[in-house]
Amino acid sequence: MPAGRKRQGTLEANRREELLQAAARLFVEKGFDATTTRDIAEAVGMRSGSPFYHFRSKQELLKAAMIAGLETGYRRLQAASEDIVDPAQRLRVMIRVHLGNLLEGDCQVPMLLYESRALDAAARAEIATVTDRYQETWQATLDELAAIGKLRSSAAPLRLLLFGMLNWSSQWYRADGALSLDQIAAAAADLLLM
Amino acid sequence: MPAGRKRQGTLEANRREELLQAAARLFVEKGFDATTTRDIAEAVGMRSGSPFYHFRSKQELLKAAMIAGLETGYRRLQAASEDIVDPAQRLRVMIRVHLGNLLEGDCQVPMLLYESRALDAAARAEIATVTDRYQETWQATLDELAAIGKLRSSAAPLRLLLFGMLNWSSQWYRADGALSLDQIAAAAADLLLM
DNA sequence: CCTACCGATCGGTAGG
DNA sequence: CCTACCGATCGGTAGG
Repeated sequence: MPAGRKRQGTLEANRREELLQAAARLFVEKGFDATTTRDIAEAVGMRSGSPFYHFRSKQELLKAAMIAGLETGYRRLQAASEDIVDPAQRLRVMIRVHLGNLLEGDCQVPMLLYESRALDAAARAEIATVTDRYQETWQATLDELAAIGKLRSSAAPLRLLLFGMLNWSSQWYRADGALSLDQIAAAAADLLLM
Repeated sequence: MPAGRKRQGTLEANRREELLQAAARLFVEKGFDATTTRDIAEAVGMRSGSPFYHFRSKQELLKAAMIAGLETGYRRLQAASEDIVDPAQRLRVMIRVHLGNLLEGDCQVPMLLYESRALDAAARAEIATVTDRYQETWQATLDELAAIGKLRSSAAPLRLLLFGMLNWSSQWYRADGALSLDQIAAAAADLLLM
């Protein structure tokens, strides 16, 4: 019964997806250790043991949530920026998209990265593969800007200082606050570009 | 027997201090939840129940470690900067001292702040008192620089973007890496000042 | 995916 | 500050 099996597979994939999203949200909110697998199960209406039908361990859940979130963020970044020819304009868009990845939606992908220390070396290596690709996209645009003298500083760690500015905003940004993401993005871009 | 009592008091204060430092280091390294009170006891050569002779709870230990670390950092900042008349030079020194607070020594004060979510509202308010004082010192110097047109951006959240650049460095800085704290400090200052 | 459960660990306490 | 301990919680599993 292929149709039945297929529908079942879809349902299972959906439950898996629900678990990932609930886990991501809770891990960001309370931290990996303070979130119990029972919290996650309850968030999707399961019993305490059931998440382990979908994931081998709590660490597996974290790893999968990180990778899924990072890949979504990467796709958004590429889709929004790859057709922009002017590197300065492209950087502005990338900054805005990154702030969205960070602060819009309910996952806050890059903040999940703080929880990497809960994972073993093998899992961390898997995640590094995805984050490296994200970083390379940024470095390419920054290099392009440096080559035409449009960056105010050519210091080696410029990308890292930029990510710091942006990622730290999750510590203080409030959706109902005085500053919009557009304003924060513009302020950060103005600091870098000349 | 005042002399005896005094010596005893000093010993007790020393043990307390040892606990605070061990706790701070472990909380930064492994996170609050992943650090057990047994880890902390063992780090100072005590038995599992003994930290509770000095601190009512694990949360009390975290709170006290945060406040002690923040006050040390604040004293360093003031001592290094208060006599510098030129605000641009003062900002450069403050940035360097802040990086030291963050990355030298074994406590990494500002990173402890991530663990605030483990505390209740009352404890968070106590800590806010100390961090606010730290922030005000920075805001005063930034205002001074803005007034004489020496900042490249007058965006409202400039202080927050700056803290982001600096604090994020704890995610990637390595003492044996290619970049020294002096170089990072200079790169950050160059981005802000004109 | 649920029921029922286990072994381990953990924060904290009593009593000295 | 130690010994001895408790109650609760947690990640994970067996068996269906």
